[in-house]
Amino acid sequence: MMSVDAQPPARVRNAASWLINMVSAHSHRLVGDGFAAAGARGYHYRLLAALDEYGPSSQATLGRHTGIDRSDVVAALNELAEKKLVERAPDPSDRRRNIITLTPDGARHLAKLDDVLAGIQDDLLEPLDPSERAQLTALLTKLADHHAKRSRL
Amino acid sequence: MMSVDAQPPARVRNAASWLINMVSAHSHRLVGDGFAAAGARGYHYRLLAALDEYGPSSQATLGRHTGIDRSDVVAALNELAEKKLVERAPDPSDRRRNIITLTPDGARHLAKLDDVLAGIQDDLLEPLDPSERAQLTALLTKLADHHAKRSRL
DNA sequence: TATGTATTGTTGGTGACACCAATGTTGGCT
DNA sequence: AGCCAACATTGGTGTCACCAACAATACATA
Repeated sequence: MMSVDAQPPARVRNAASWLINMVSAHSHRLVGDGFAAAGARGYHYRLLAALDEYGPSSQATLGRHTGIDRSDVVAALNELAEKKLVERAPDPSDRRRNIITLTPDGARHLAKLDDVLAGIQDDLLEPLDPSERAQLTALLTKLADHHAKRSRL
Repeated sequence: MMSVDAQPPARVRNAASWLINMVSAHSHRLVGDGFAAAGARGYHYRLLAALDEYGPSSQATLGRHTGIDRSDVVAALNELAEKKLVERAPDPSDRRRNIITLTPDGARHLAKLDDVLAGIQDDLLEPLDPSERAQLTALLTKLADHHAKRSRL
């Protein structure tokens, strides 16, 4: 039994799909653990980073920049505001909006999370030499750009 | 201060970490949608694939092969068994164990999911030419292998 | 033989991420 | 005015991942 059968068993993984999911899962775990150790989670980082990059924004704008649903933005900002990492103020020029501002504490926290992420990146890419890392980054950028364009339709 | 501040705004994404997460999220969404359309989810595919690759197994073994927690294996197998894609039988030689077997229907379903996955892969890798796809696969394989080895400690 | 340890299946609970529907308020347009 | 779009918020759903506890069974060894 199993004479020649031992050949097609590993067909299971459709290469890229499976690989991306494996690496993704690993990266996801590393990031989750790292952020948890820093008392944060992915949504927090994304929001803080968007605030740092684009400056004070409304919650809806933050949602668009981070790809986080409006409702989830509310919850995450509640948590960030409670820790004084972010400030919520009504927009005088449009009373529907809240203007969210990064506090100095928030900026410091973001810097810490950046460090965490850098460490994770090293861990994740450990088996790759610099040239390979550049290759991977280039390929992933291509995919990410393509996906971003498509999702903007 | 901060005059030259306009430079480091896009520093936000620590390249690979961020990119992998973006691509991973996109892939995750595609896979989730694709599986949902086929009336399945990730756990189902993983379990069916493991059964196909390793043959009839106990639930604990399935969990180890797929990286799914024992408790989640139970739930997913309940769903698969209800759809007759899998059979649960007590192991006579060890009354703690259940032996899970892939049914012909299950094998057919797995084949369908493999097709779904292949389609997703094409969609995901659309912007890459064959040589680039090979590169990406090679790099991801390196990462996945490295991770697999590490998690086996 | 008895006792302790490990494994197995199972139940139940938690958290993160992603998404959707409904609501009330406000802005803008015609 | 009236209508429609955008905003913040609440609450709910589903998937993935993980953990703790339990009873039953197997195994080792004292």
